[in-house]
Amino acid sequence: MPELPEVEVCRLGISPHLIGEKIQDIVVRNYQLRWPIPAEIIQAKGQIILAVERRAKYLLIRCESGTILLHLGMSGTIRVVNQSTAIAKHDHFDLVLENNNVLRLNDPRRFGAVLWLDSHHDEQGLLTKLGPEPLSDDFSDGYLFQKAQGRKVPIKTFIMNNHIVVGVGNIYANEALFKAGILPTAQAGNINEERLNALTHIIKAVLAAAIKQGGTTLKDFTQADGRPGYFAQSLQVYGRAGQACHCCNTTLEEIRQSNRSSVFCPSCQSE
DNA sequence: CAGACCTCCTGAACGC
DNA sequence: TGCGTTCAGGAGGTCT
Repeated sequence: MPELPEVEVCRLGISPHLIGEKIQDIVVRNYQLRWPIPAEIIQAKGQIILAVERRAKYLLIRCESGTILLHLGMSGTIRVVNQSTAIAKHDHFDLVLENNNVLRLNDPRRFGAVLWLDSHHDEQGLLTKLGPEPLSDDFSDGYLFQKAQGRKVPIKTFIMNNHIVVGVGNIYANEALFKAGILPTAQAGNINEERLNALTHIIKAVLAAAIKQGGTTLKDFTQADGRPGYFAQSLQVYGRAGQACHCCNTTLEEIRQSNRSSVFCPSCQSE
């Protein structure tokens, strides 16, 4: 389950292996991902990779005449391996480079995506409706409060909505709300500006810390699976339903919201 | 527009 | 041991 920090660490890890390299070949072993991989992906062949960017949880491999968009979905991983590395189960997609390296996508659940974006296959539909990056200055004091006015949705659903802010997955939503002392069920529009500003800063801090931790595993990125992020940090509530709150010892409770599990402390968190 | 719900998929965990 | 069942969840799509 790559969250935004994992995707950013992935970007940092693969970038130096890709930038400036020419794409020698494209290998698709299974077209059936979240969306079918478009035949137009072949247009990337022969192109130089100019940059590797990230928007929300999308990786954007910028080429001369278009962009390869990658999404890891729930279970995707990307590795830079030598061309002679054996194919494993669920290795659906390869970007073969002229330097003998291969960018290889493995995704058991196939919630991930590989798309080709150019002037004919635009990225407008997919990327322009997204809210601000959580670590950018566009996501700062006043923003959540302004957006929340009149909104009755639970705050947890609200911060997981990509139109509001991108990159906040279920795990970090649970953790951030715990740290902010806000119940996941609280109506977004009922929360005062001060508390929403605090939540904003907590979201930034939690994501930034995870990226920083993940960065320490970068040196082995082409070898090991470099699985950083939330595994490395101690989770306060996620996956701890029925156990004692680390803060006040109250038993943590679990409910379902929008078909996602929410875990919270009924004592530390309030409306 | 806002909000609820659905859908894709496989592996892990569990029950008998 | 080996089935069957349940669950997890990113995010676009569909409906009311």
